Amino acid sequence: MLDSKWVREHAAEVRDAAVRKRLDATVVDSFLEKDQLHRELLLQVENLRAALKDSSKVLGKLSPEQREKNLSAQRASKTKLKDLEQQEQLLRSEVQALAMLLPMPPAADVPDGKDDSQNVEVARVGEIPQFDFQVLSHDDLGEKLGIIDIKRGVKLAGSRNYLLLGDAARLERAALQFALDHMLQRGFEMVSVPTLVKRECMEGTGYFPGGEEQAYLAERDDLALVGTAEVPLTSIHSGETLDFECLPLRRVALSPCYRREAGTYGKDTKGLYRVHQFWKVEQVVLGPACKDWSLEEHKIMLKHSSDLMEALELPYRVVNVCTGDLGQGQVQKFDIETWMPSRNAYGETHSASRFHDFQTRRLNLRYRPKDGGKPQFCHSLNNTVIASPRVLIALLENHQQADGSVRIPQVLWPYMGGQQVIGG
RNA sequence: GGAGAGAUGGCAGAGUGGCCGAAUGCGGCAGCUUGCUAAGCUGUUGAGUCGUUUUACGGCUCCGAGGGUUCAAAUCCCUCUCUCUCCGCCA
Repeated sequence: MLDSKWVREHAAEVRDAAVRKRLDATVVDSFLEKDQLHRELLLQVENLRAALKDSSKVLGKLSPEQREKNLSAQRASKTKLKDLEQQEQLLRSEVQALAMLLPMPPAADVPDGKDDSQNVEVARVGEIPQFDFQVLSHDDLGEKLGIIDIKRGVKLAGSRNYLLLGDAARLERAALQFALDHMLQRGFEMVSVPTLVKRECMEGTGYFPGGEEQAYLAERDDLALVGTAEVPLTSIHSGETLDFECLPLRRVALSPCYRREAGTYGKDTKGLYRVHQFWKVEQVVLGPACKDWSLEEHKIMLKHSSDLMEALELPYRVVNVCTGDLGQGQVQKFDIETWMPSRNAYGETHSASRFHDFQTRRLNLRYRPKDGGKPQFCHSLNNTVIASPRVLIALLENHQQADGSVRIPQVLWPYMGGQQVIGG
């Protein structure tokens, strides 16, 4: 959400943001129009209410006979006020609904573009492996080794479901635990979060309205299964005013993630790339309302994740996500894409986003500045640390060997009870 | 799931229809004091929003949330949420 006052003063900038992000730009003008009407009406309502309050106070001090005389006039204004109030309330909710759709302007160095094909590579790290044998995809490899069973996953839960067995299940657990330890070493606080959350959390983090189709809803209880731990992690302090001393708040959580993948019919149907349920370690940072701090923290968070990919000996690249591929609330986003031999391409494994106060304004999450003064909305950021099974694609495919076995990167050995190879 | 109690400012806690955005205490901040052991004294101290002549002033809203009664609600009524206590169930 944006500050309404700011939107009024920077209408052109917001319109431009909508155009660049390929979102509906007409909401900006609808918002401004309704907002103007609403403020005019609000002024009327408040003036009438003030007058009514004044005369009501006088009324209390009058003699009973005098009071009776004045009551009828009072009742008439009251009726008028109620009518105006009703209009004002309706208009207000319309303005609020429109405000929820306004786009956060992207940072200056976000490349313009229509979709992910126009993201701009900013770094490329690690050697793409050259194989002198027939390379297998992770699902073929997994089937041969008897550690991935997609057919039966589908039998149990429908398309885009899977089973990991034996060493694949262990490798997943090892990678997730390694990722958590990696972040603990970097000073993050580990949190265990709810993954079935209230609507406010989904709205507060920017997933609703608009993303309802992507979420599994527990409608009977009006709860939603989260698609990422970003949702609960960012929402923890909603409605609170934090002390300056506790910022920045750096937290990490491992959680299951659920995504309906509506509208992706026929896309990435093979293997474990796009599935309904997966595990993810997510980092979330809340800090002061300072653009420079935010920008710096964004880089650091990106480095935490790229360091992890290097430890796992995986080749990857970083892309500066273009405006058309940016979410409504994101100021800037860097994706890490990891090399996946079966795709003969880099595939997205991480997404690092910076929001300024877009989420925190929706969440009403503030802090009291160091020098006192009015509470300010925090800045929020998040990034993937690791997501599985997607990372298993890269691990299995990049580290496969001629004899059909897969080597396990050294950093994971301790998490695999010393095991160094799968199969073979 | 059943029964009961409760929800007021940073915290504690008073307030049962108009003089209440709200006593008092603690904490915070500012100043003074520094011969009675970091204490004493004085002052100050919520948020949101709208307007204007915009470092200021004024209006309106906010006493868990929503609705109702009334000229007037923290206060009366209804619904919901949450917390606590007891019982039941349970990994």
